[in-house]
Amino acid sequence: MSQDEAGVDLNTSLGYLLKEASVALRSAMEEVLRPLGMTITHYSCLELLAQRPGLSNSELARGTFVTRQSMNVLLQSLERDGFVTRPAEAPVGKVLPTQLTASGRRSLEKATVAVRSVEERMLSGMSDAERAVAFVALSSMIHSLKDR
Amino acid sequence: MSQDEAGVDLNTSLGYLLKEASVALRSAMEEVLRPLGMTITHYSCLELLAQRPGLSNSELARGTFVTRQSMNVLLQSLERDGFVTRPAEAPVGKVLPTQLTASGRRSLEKATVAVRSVEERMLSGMSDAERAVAFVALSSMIHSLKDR
DNA sequence: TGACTCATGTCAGTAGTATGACATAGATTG
DNA sequence: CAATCTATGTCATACTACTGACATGAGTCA
Repeated sequence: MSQDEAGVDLNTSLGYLLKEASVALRSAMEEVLRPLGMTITHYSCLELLAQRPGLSNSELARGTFVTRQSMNVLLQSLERDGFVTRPAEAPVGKVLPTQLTASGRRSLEKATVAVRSVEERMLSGMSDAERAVAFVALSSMIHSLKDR
Repeated sequence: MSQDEAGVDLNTSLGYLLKEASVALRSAMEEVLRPLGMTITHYSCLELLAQRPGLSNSELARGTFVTRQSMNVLLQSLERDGFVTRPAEAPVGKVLPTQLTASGRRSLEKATVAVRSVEERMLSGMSDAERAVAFVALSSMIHSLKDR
């Protein structure tokens, strides 16, 4: 198979494997979200708002791993399409708290089912113990990388 | 900390963690490659060519997780800048085997040092055993996701 | 209080990558 | 052998997210 043909460095590189895994996950998610007319960031934004209503543009950006400029563009389209609402002017400062509309919540429900099935497929074949160590390992990598 | 504040669903989602880790790795790599005038795909392409000379456009695309169209654009610029060479016409079929030039090899050397330091930082704080289980876990996720 | 720093929302421009489409070479199959 | 399928290289186009930049509000501190 291709794994035997590939150079050893590639196979021993956790960075390469991490990239491969994230690409595989992204592809799988795009595949199930595309029929619903959603991108991953689009879905992530709605999901985040469902769990933590009232989040601001910048907070949503951080939670979905995009810049606040990108999230701003997305929020404008979501607002135009009636999935979220923001007050015309900020209650305090410049921060505009965002809320899901009923339409946004309905749209999210379908997407959540689709995404959950992808995640379940990803984790199939892993025991609870294996999932736990994967969690710890990923957390460690994240912490080491972000720590400056 | 933010981990305590965040919703439980987020923290228990390995998919979310996987995305966070890959974003952290990508940012860290972009940070060290930018001063060298390289993107991640740019570096990955050179690295792959160093390990497996003569790879075609499509093979490089698969190895770096982009489409063959994107890789084609990149290869044209790499060829224009003298980092790689391709024969004017295909020895067999339509496949054009690509080779690193001396200039490309020199350029790659600096990048390799920078990227290796990032990977080492990512793995700092993980034992060999932890790295091994992370390897197995990621491999399992990849296999499950790609398996259709 | 006034100067400074930081975070936010937003606009404009750019870069990287993807999708769609086409022609062509090799492999497969009847 | 002819027809079909698969893979490749490439062009044109579109989209997603980024960087740069600006004005403004809030906290900090001398």
